[in-house]
Amino acid sequence: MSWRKERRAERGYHHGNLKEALLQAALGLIAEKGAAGFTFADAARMAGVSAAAPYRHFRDRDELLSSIAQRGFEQFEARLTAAWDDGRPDTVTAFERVGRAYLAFAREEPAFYNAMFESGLPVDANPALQAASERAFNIIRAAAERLAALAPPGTPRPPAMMMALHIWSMSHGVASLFSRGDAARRKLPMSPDELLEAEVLIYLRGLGFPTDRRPAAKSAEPPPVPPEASSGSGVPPGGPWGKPK
Amino acid sequence: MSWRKERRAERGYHHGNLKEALLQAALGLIAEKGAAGFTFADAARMAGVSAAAPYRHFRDRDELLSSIAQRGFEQFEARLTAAWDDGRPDTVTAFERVGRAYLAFAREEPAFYNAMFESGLPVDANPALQAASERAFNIIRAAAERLAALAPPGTPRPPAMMMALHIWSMSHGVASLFSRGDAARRKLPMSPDELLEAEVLIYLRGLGFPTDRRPAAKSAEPPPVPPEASSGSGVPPGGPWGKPK
DNA sequence: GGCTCATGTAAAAGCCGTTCACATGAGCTG
DNA sequence: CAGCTCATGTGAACGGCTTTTACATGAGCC
Repeated sequence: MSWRKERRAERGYHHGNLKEALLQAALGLIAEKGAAGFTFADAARMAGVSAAAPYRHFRDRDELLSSIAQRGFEQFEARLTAAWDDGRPDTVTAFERVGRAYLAFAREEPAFYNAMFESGLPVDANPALQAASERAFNIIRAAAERLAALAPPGTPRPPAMMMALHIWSMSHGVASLFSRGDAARRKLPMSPDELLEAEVLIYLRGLGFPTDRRPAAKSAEPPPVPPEASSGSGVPPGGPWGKPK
Repeated sequence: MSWRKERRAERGYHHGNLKEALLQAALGLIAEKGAAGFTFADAARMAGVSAAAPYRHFRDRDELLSSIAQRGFEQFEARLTAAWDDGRPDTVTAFERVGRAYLAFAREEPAFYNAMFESGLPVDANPALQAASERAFNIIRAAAERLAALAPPGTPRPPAMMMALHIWSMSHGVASLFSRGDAARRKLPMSPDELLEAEVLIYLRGLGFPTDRRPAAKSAEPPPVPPEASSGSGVPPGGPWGKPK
């Protein structure tokens, strides 16, 4: 390992770490100008190499984009996994934390999110990419599975896969429409996080899950799910949408 | 009006209808290759003019894209309006029809949808575009308003704006993730339409709206909303997700 | 020390967006 | 109908991007 040339102000003929440098440069460029505006040549320039050099590491511009998306899905999976925390302290709380993690990722990693969901690259054309995407979705799926198992007795048990797809679509919808770029400037009555939280809570209630602790004004809904379902999930009094002033 | 030259096989120096021809050409190209892949030069070629000609009608490529998005929002609004049909025959049925119209538009007008939601053009930078987008959203908003007014007594009335945003995010999420391009090839347990319908129904139920006619197994939920809320909205027996086999 | 191969470069071809000076001819004006 | 004018289209040119090709460099290995 002789590449302490990184420390040298001027690098020699060989870069020594070009692949990684290109990925980082691209990440920055995408965050700035979007996947559409990002150019291969710019990334090369930023890394201080000629325009042809990147082709030693990526077949073409799309493969660089795919690599970033791939990395993005991996980080995404990691963050969802951490948020889920295997359902602690209780399933509903953890479930909502996953939703917030989705939004947080979209907000905090705009470049990854862009490459993953907005770059228009064909995810299913790349098996590795598709697998990474699937692994991320499986976190939501697993969480939904656990949640479905807690469905109140007496009601038909919702299919976990469907729940997972529903939650995914809500998260993705809110993130795409309200939590990114220009769309974020739309004047909303509440933050994207609050919006999604309320949406998920209402949805879960629609499935029969008790989602708050206020004595419900309408019907007898015993809390039959033993240590669960009565969580610190922070539902404000007045329902999932604050006070109806 | 002297432009019956359209009938002439060869047009003369002047096209006579270039602006419209360019819009149509672009629409076709975007449907084929996405807004990112669409090129100004290609549209010109397809219209049979030089590469510089389009600049007599659009400031640049982005303005052409904006024009298409604008037209898209107008058609979108028209379709949502028709689907809503002023809440006939009943609010819930009409509401769900709006959701399906959202998906149908995404499916049947991929070029418009792409320009509107996936091209990455700054909607709020163009006042006309933003206004058109707002008008489309206002259909959903109006529908939510009507729906909110029907909230069962005894429950806190949900803010209509929030409901509208929720429905929008669900529709957009399902359309983006499952109803377009490659993502549509994901293996789903149900069609995007069914997925969205179930999602909306569960959500509405979470708000306290009675969404089907089966004698509920759990609580006394009188149908207090006079001629409404018990609609032909086609909820299959077994809840919004078919039979839990 | 010398070989070799991964890694980088320069140059070139082909495309695109955009601009500019110039051409054309449709419609008005008299 | 003659002639003018201005919207609309053309061709050439500039710079930038992607990608390929032939060639240069030097790091690691014998």
